[in-house]
Amino acid sequence: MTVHEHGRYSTGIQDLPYRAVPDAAVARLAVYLRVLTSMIEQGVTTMSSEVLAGAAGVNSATLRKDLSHVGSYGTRGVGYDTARLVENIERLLGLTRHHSIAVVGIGNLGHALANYPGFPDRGFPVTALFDLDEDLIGVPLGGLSVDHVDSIPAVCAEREVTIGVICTPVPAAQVVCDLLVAGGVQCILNFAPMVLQVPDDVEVRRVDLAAELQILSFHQVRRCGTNGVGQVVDPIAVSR
Amino acid sequence: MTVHEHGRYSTGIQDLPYRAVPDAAVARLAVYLRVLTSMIEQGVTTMSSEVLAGAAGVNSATLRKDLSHVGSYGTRGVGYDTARLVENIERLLGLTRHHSIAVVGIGNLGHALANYPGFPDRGFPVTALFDLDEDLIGVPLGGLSVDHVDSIPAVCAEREVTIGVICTPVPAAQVVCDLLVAGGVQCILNFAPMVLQVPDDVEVRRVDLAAELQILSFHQVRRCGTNGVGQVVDPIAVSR
DNA sequence: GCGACTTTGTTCCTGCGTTCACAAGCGGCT
DNA sequence: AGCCGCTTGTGAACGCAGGAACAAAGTCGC
Repeated sequence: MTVHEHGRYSTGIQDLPYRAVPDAAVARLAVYLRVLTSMIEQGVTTMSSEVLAGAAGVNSATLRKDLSHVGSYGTRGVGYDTARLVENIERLLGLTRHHSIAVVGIGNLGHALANYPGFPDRGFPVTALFDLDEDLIGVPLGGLSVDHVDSIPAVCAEREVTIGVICTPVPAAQVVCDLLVAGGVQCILNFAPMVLQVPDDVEVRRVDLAAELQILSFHQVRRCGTNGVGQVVDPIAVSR
Repeated sequence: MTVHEHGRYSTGIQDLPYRAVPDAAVARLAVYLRVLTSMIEQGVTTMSSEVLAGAAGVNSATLRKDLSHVGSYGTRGVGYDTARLVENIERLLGLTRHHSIAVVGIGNLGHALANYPGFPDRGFPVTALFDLDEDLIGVPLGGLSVDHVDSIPAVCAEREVTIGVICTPVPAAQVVCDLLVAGGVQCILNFAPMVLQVPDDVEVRRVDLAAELQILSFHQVRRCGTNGVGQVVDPIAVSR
């Protein structure tokens, strides 16, 4: 592999040597991984960038560029060895280790996520559950029992939880977040519709389900040219 | 991760004024809306771009530019009138109408989403539920009863469903998607970890929960400089 | 073994989105 | 009434991501 030219991020004292892989590419790599494992199950051992790109819904040039960040694991004239590619994408994404997950807030959504097979299947075993509700404490759920949120720091540290999933209502989310951070958790997936304040060394990804719908709503209105009550939108009239 | 699978802007008669609002801005507007309504509940009537940007976790210049797409509803030297801003963002996003939702696949996740209060609270009432399982058909759930997937086209058309939420396993997702499209649904929120094939006039947003974790995992590895088993990550990637 | 074909990996370029910076505008204060 | 300070809205620059095109490289057929 030729040396990439993306090194130069002298953003201060501690040059961050990482940063070579764009965030958007990382997100797509997770998709490729999914498609590839699915293909391997069907016995596919080799794929061209064109085919894989089609299955993943991206441009083939984009795909090749993304994969170039992983390394040169393709064979010209043939394509990519699916098994080897999966292996190397997993290594880049840090999936060689199983990251254990804690789910906080065992309501409808938390319950569903605690049982979501896609997590353990992808190497993310759920190893801790927390809630505030006394009635839930101790209740067994998928081989685990629910602990009180107060024990988050201790339990997370003990079980080496690396990812916390917050499914609490908004008012509790920041408190829970602080507890997770106290327990050494540096990755948080936040389903509560609010922006969490965290230290610089903690990363939060927010999944805002209602916002997703609002975005869909916007595009729908755009497509139809109506505001949904049969009335044509006049953008100029609207803005004054 | 939310993947925007198609940004098609069909060549309509009135495509001149549209396309002004970037996709990324629309996504952020939904966040601003959330912060604003929360602030209004606390009695805040006026906010500066600086404060609002801080609460939403974005740059203030970005925020002002986003809001400029909505219209000029700020007062220089003062800030934005929160109520008026909410009103106008909602209008831009097409939220003046309540879009009704159908949830397909009443497993753990589908069950949780069917009961998710954030949907109706934000003007997205759930008006139809579907599953394949005979044991679930007719079961009442939050004021609705579960219908068979075969009836998707008829029921969606009748109840004017505008958004379909797919929570089925992967093998069923494409079939369900086709049924939704047949029922006139043009917006789909897909929780099944696969890429759906749809006509150009249908928009799909994908929420891939496991991919979110993989992205977190990647950044975690980057931060620590180890792959989680105490071993330094590939020095080539590190050195550039 | 050699040529032609296929596909990768990379380079260049274009376009978009974000950020900076500043002029215009509005309210408050004297 | 006029000035001052604060905040918006926007024009310009910058940086990054995505797409087209191409050269290198490896395979398959003959």
